Parts: sequence; C-alpha cells; structure tokens
Amino acid sequence: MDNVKNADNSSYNGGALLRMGLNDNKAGMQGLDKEKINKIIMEASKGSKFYENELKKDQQVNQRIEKMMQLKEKITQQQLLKARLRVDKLVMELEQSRNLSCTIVHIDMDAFYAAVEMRDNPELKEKPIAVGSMSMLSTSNYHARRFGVRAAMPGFIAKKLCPHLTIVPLNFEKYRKVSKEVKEILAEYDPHFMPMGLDEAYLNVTEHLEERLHWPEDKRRYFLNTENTTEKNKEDISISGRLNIDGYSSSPELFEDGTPVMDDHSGQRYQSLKNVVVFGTSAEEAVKEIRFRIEQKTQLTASAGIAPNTMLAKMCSDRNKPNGQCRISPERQAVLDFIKDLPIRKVPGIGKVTEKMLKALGIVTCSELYQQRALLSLLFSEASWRSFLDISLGLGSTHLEKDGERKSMSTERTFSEINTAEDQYSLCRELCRELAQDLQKEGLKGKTVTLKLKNVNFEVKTRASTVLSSVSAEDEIFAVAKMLLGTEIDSVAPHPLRIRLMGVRVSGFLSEEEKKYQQKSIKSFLKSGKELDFPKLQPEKPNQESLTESSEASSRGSFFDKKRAARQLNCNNPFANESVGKQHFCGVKSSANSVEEANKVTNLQKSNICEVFTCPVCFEEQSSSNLEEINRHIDECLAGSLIKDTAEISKNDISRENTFNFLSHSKNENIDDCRENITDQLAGSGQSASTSENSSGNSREKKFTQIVSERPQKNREKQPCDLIDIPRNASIKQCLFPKRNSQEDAKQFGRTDHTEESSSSRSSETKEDSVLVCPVCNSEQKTTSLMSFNRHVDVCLNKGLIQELTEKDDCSAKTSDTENSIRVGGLNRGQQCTKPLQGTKRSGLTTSQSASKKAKSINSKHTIEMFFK
DNA sequence: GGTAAGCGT
DNA sequence: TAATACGCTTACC
Repeated sequence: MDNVKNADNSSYNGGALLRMGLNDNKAGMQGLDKEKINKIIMEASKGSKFYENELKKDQQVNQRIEKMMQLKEKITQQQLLKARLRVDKLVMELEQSRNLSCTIVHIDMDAFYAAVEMRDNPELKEKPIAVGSMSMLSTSNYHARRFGVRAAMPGFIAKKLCPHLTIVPLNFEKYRKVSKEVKEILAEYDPHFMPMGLDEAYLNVTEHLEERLHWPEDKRRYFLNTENTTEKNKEDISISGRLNIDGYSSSPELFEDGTPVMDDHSGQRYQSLKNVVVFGTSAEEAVKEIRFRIEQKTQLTASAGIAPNTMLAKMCSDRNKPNGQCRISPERQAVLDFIKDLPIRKVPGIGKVTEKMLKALGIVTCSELYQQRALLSLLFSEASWRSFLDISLGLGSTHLEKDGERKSMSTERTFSEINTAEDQYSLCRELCRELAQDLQKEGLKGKTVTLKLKNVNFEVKTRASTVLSSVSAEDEIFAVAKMLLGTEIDSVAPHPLRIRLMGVRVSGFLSEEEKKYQQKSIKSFLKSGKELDFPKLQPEKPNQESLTESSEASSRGSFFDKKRAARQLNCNNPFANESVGKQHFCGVKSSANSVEEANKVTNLQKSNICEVFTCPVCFEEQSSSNLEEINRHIDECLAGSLIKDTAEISKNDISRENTFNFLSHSKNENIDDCRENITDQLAGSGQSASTSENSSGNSREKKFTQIVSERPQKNREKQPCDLIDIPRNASIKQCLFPKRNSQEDAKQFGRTDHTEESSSSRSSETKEDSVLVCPVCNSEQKTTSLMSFNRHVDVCLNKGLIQELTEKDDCSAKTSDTENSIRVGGLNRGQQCTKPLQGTKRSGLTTSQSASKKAKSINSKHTIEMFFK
C-alpha cells in the first residue's frame, strides 16, 4: 500500500492527529493546506472518548520521553566515550559484513484498493474516493489525499475534510483476484518472491538479472496494448512515438506491429496491438518490464524500488510513487547518500512513538541517527539501538526469508457498547467460532488463548491463558475465552463491563516438529511397547455438543440474531444464562482437551479390543478392557515415587503430547487440579498471590486465588514446599516438569523476578554444574542449566534420541546495559528490516530469534533439580 | 506465560 | 444521528 505515513511534525501532539497524518507537500490548490486539515480533524475529534484516550496515551509517551531525558542527563562523558568505542567496534564489523551483491526489488501497487475500485467503476476516476467505511478507511486515491484523507482515518472525519468524498466499501475478493494476477507476473522474476499482503512484494532478482544478460531480445519483447496503458503513458507514446517515459523503458525499441492478436509471455492475449516494446537487460529495465506487464494485465500501476537489501528497496519504492521507480546502486556511497537526509519516519518499523522519542533527542534524519549512536546505545534496549545502527548504515536483509510460520491468529470486532454478560458471552462464542474456522483452514492449533477487550473509554486490555494441550475447535477456544471473560466481568462487578471491542486470539502454535509427533496417535505410542489395536483413537469429529452447556449448544445463531431475538422476547434478565456466567472456571476443565479426550476414551471403551497393553511408565504388560483401569494403573505408576524407575520408557516413538492427552484426561479435573496445586503451593509458601505492578493484573490474580481457595479442599497430602505436588492424573510431562509459579521460584532462589539483578543471578545459578538422571533414557546428564537438561528430556521423549548436551544455555546472554534502557517497540534486531519491523502486513512471518524467545522462562524449571536429587 | 504497546494498512 | 479498525508483532516483567 502506498505510504500514508506522516513525516510531518506539527506542534499538536495528539495521537489522533499524528496517526492520521497530515497533508504532505502535495497539498495544494484543490486540496487543503496542513493547517486547515489539522483544524478540521481537531474539531471533529475534540471531546470524544477516543480523543481523550489518545491524549492519555500521548501523555504516557511523554512520560517515557521524560524518563529517557532524565536518564540522558545522568550519562557521563566517560560513559559516552566508552559506549562510542563499543558501538564503533560493531560498526566496523557491520561494515565488513555489508553485502551489496544482491538486487532486491520492492513492488508496491499504487493506492491499491482505491485503484481497483476506480478501474472497475470509471465514474469514480476523477473523484476523490476512499475505500472502507464511515468508521474506518483502508486507503484513498491521490485526489482524496490532497484533502488529507488517509488510510486509517475514520470515514466521517474524511467526509468533513472532503465533503465530496465517495466512500466505496471494501471488496477483498476482488483485490485478492487482482493480487493473484500480479503475483503470477512476479513469480517469473523470482519464484521465491515474498508477498507482503495483497499489494506489496519483495523480489530477489539477482539470479534473474544474471540470466537476463544472455537473453535474446525476443524474450524481452512485449506487445503494447494501449487500452491498458495509463493516459499519461499513452500520451507519451503518441507524442514521442516512442515509449520513453520514466514509467517504463528509458531506451526501448518500439516497433509498429499490425499483428491483431498476439500472446505475450504471460499467455495473455491482446487484441488491437499496435506497438511492441523491448526492455533492456539492466535491473532498471527488468523492473520497468515488471511494472509494464502489471499494468498491461491489470490496468493498475505499481511503484518499485531497487536496492541491495530489503529495507532500502522498500524506502526506495516510496521515493517516486505513484507509478515510478527508483534505484540505489550497489555501492556503499550510494547507499549512504540515500540514507543521509532521509527522515527516520520513512524507515519501515519506525512509527510515530519511536519518531517522537528520537525527535526528543534531536534525531530526525538517518544521519543524525548515526551521529547519536553512542547515546542511543545507552538509552535504548540492545535490540532497539542495534536496529537503529543498521538503519543508519543502510543495512538490511539481503535474502528473502522463507515464509516463517505464523505465530498467532486472531479475530476481533468493534461494536456499539455491549454491557450485559449474556451478550458478551454470545459474542465471545461467535468470535471463537470464527477463529476456529480460520485456524482449521490453516490446520493450526495453539496452546494460548488471549481475550482482548476495549472498554467504552477506549482502554484496551488483554487477558491470556495457556492450556496444556493445543486447541483449535470453537468449543475448545471458547472454554478458555469464557473463563477469561468471566474473570473480567467479575473484576468490575457489581458494575457492568462496558465494552466496545472484543477479540480472541490463539497463539503458541506447535512447531512443525511438534506437529509431526502430535499427529502420531496414541496407537503408535502404545505399540512401541506391544502390538495392539486401538481403532478410532482420533475420532473425526468429537461429539462436542454433549459436553457443552446445553444453553449454549442450543443457541448457535449469530450473536446479533440472538440479540434481536432476545429483544423480541423482552428478556431483561441479563443473567438468563447464568450457567455461563457462573461456570467459567468449570469452563477450563470441560475444555478442549477433555472434550476430545473424553471422546477418545469413550471410543476406546467401546472398541473393546484393548486387552493387553504395555504401560508406558513401568513397561509391564497390563491386561484390561477398560481404559479407566489402564489410566489408573498409569496414574499409580506416575504418582508414586517411581520417577527414577521410569528408565525403561521406550526410546522409540513416544509422543509426549499424546501421552499427556491419554493420561491426563482420563479425568476431567486434571487441569483444575494442576491449577489448584499451584495455588495451594502459593498459599502454602505464604507468597502473596501477585507482586505484579499492574493493578488490573493484581486484582485479577487475587480474584483467581480467592475463587480457587473457596473451592473445597481435596483430601490430599501436602508435599513439602520444595517438593512438587504431582497431580494424581499427572502426565509424564507434568511429572518431569511440574509447573511452578515463578514468584515462588523467585522466592526460593532469593530473588525477585523484575530486576536486572535477577538476570545476573539467573546466569550465575545456571552456571553450576550438576548431574541429573534423565528419566527417559536413564543416562546421567551433566548439565550447566536446567534448560538444557529439559531440552534433553524433551528430545528423549519426542524422538527417543539421546542427545549430547552440546547446546549452551543462552539465558545468561542478556546484556546488562539494558537495565534502564528505553524499550522501543518494533525494533527487533531479529527482523532487521527484512520487512517492516513490527506489525507487518504480512501476518506472522518473522523467524526472528528474538531475545524474548531466549528469555523463555526458566522459572518453572528450577525445582526439577531438587526433584531428581 | 501474561500483558501492554508498537506498527502498518 | 453519531461515529476512530484490525491483525500482527515484540519487549518487558
């Protein structure tokens, strides 16, 4: 999509205005000037809840800036000098690794959605138009932009700026179709090209260009269909008799050609051809050819950037848009020249917040970014400043990463206020249904469900919960989301929860590897012990309804349908479906896992074939036709003091996931049991429920503890505090890695978790050498960290491979200079401007090995050491 | 693991 | 008439 960012810095700091962007220098005669646009937006926004919240957010940014400035004041010359040396050392390394050998192209369709709409409805051609709705616009044409009408601007404000604006509704179906046509062309130049959404793509044309050098002319010859050529280009042709515009070829050979019907290379047939155009062999020529072919095929124009890396290519494509292209030649000086005066806001990934923070330090252009590199390294997190450094040196990714796996999938919806629990639950279910469909389309299952809520004051909250087994079905997701929603509703009671947006997201997908092993059924798992037949272990479609609250199962209509129906019934009891409201904790246990697993169990029971099986824990043959019995046996094996005796577990083909499913869900209470154990321990250790600074998190935490503690205590013997209470139905995994509360661990290890100190103590404690016996392969493992030990056990469990612990624990790698550093979202080193740094259009494609991944909590694993001792 | 927040359409 | 989205990511605790 076109760049609609705002490089302007008005005196007004309101987020709304900053976000919408003000008119750039194209504002002119027929349009509005910046001042006028500002004024109109301000008048339309002032006093609204939205605006109030924007101001609040803006204040928060200001506070961050203030904090940063205070920090800056404390920096001594000596520190700065030291930082300078350190950074410059890195600069040298980076310079040495600079790679100018690739030719990366960024293709960007001009005002894509709007252009498609204009193409399909010529009446719109000369008018200012925008695509979207009265509440939000996705893009606008260039005519509308002169009035300050931008993407991500609400339609009603756009109308105030430009009363004649035509707003066309979105039609993704159509855009997808056009996008596909474009992609077919791009694939010819780079079969591995990387699409970024519908209207953008990166290509690595290095190879193409090499081949192209040897191509005969007829492979670079195209027939011109003037009908599909822009007016501008047509004029050029008729005036000069040659196609000699910046748009396409700088020195093409043009032929008169009377052939009525010809095929071009894409197989498209053009009628009424008049001219032929031949493109050269250079990068510029190749890209002109691409753009030419795109226009011929779709009647839409594209802009392009050619550069040695993706970041530069992207910024480059912005330079001459619309319908233009730009190249940065592959020389260091050319790169630095391009970067020199470039406003940092033009860099993909530097958004309004980062821009503002940097501006407070007097940094507006990329060369200033370089000049201040030492200071930045002291003020920002490592990931951030290193990213800044890359930017200021014009470094970026030179290869197009293969499609990374997406990390999350979500759906959310805005509506006018909803404040009854009943409606909220219905809506929640509807979102879950939608999400489940999307997930299943891509065959994804995730362990974490996140609920997002925006209240009527535009304050956003997210609440997440991770379950033990991946979920993807509506009921599975809803079971978790319902619990989260219930907690939020309770947290404001007796007041109603007044929301204007709800979203549900699933993340924590299984990696390809994990998927593979999860797909192996319990059958193969048990077979590893003794050949057995377990038919229908994974029923095609679990009978979920039977395990769902009847009130919900019977009301599957659309949320709005139901709402309407409810109104008609004049049902004014907001807790008509009280069961929903009250059962949210049961929701967890009747979740997902248990639904499916209970069915497996049922089917197994029905099958009656299971007569002899080998216990995966003690490895003894057990005969039974009843799964409950089997489970009981395994439970006993697990729950006893026999972990050390589990050495005999097969090295082959153990599916940890299935093991867990099989074992743990023979009783539905498993998950709750675990939760209860954790909470019990919390209470037992006298640790407060939460030391979180976040007040809402705090109250929520308390709420949870309170609710759980009110439940009848199970008649279970408490383990000593430093031993782990293993739930009766624990899976192997739980036995090996009983989940602990990080706060408790923190206490045990005499540290708190939120300070820099913690990371250093973390490193030191991981350096201790200890010998642990792997409960799977029974071999002694000398390890410097629990993380690596756990990895070993994982590998053993998953593959039956005994792997040398060669990997080093990287938890201690965290640099210490970030103690007071300012975090800037979006500047993740791992991404390195391969694509826009954060919030890429293309969903979930980063494969970055971010610090956060490394820092994955070691917390819950400390105690295992004691356990094995 | 949970949460807020940044970013880009 | 009133009215400011959605989907993804990462950093931090």
